[in-house]
Amino acid sequence: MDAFFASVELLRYPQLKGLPVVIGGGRRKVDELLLDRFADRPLGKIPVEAFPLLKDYVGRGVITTATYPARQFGVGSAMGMMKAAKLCPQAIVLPVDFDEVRRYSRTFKGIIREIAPLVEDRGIDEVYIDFTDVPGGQREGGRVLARLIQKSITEATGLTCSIGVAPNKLIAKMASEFNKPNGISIVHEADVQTKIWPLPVRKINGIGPKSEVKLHKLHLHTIGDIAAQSQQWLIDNFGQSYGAWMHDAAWGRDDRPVVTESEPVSMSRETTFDRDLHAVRDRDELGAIFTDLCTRVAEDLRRKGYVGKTIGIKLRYDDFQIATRDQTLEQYTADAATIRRTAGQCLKRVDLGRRLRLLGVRVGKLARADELPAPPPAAEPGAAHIASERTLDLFADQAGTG
DNA sequence: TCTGGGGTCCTAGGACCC
DNA sequence: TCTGGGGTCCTAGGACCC
Repeated sequence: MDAFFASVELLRYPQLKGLPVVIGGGRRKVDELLLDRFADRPLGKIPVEAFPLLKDYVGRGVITTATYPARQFGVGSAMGMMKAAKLCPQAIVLPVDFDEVRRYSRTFKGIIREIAPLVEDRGIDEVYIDFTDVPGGQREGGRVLARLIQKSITEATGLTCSIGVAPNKLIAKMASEFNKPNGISIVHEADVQTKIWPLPVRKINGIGPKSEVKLHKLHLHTIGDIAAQSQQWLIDNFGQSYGAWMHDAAWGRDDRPVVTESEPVSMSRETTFDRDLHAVRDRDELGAIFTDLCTRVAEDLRRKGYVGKTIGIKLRYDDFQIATRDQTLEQYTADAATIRRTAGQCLKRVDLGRRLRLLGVRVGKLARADELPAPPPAAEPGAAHIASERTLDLFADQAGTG
């Protein structure tokens, strides 16, 4: 989907079309910001001057999506709000409305599945589609079907998307970026040398910032540069697995199937504080946040029908260093108090003397709640036992999960 | 006043079992 | 008395993706 989060907002606020708009960062719903003053008007009639500007933004957020006019100023995804404000202070800033975005996500995926049922979910705004056996899927190299999908999505939602058609997922992903927005690009196996090799290494899905730096140090800048190396040389420099994969990727080789179903591996909740907190000085505040994270993970598990066995915590210190600890239980759980107690024990194993920026709680080793092997014999729950462990908690538990 | 939140997968060492 | 492997699970960290 093209600039998905921003495009969804523009459907509500068409008066912002053509303007630099960035989505992200904020915790307040925009309706609260605007509707107080313009309660008597429909959303589309709220004057442009009433929208909050990036230059007035205060906080630690990053940009989730920028409209194409905003991108002209060098503003883009994952950029800190404060940095973006310097590049484009006049941009309008709106918070993410996850419920609304999820609704449109379900809608566009549903439309695609009606046309071509083999769809792999790749997050909220992206899918892989296997055209191979769809009637008409091969016409004009897939262009006819791609156009049909685009037209169907736009008619139903007003949103646009870009589609790459190729013999495998790796190339299709790169092709999808060739003609944004609202574009279609078809790349054949024989086009790899001319269309893929000139691209920077970072365009390969799987080569991130770290590998890019390392490749640059080895004087490899384009995908063609990688393809020109022997597989053994890449293995020597990047390890057996990653090196061999990198060689294949540079040559456009990828035999991964389109996977239509998958089970979640973990569920987590984390939050970055408005200001750095200290385990002792901000004990009560941290304790309340900690309990809230555990409660929300437990809710997520129950709502989706899962239980988990490994409970973990994640800290980010003020210097951005990350520490994780986890502990595997004997029994599966989706219980907030059990998660809170176990996560509390994990907390005892990290350095809490430093200022904290982020706290997270994770539950892994998931199983479907209705497919558990056999419910273990109920050991005495023992309120006294739980209470004694709770007294060991490092964070005072103001909200009370007991 | 740089730098979100929710994920997956991989690696590597150590415990433990056979 | 000295010295084995293979396999699995757990844990911590890190790269990467949307």
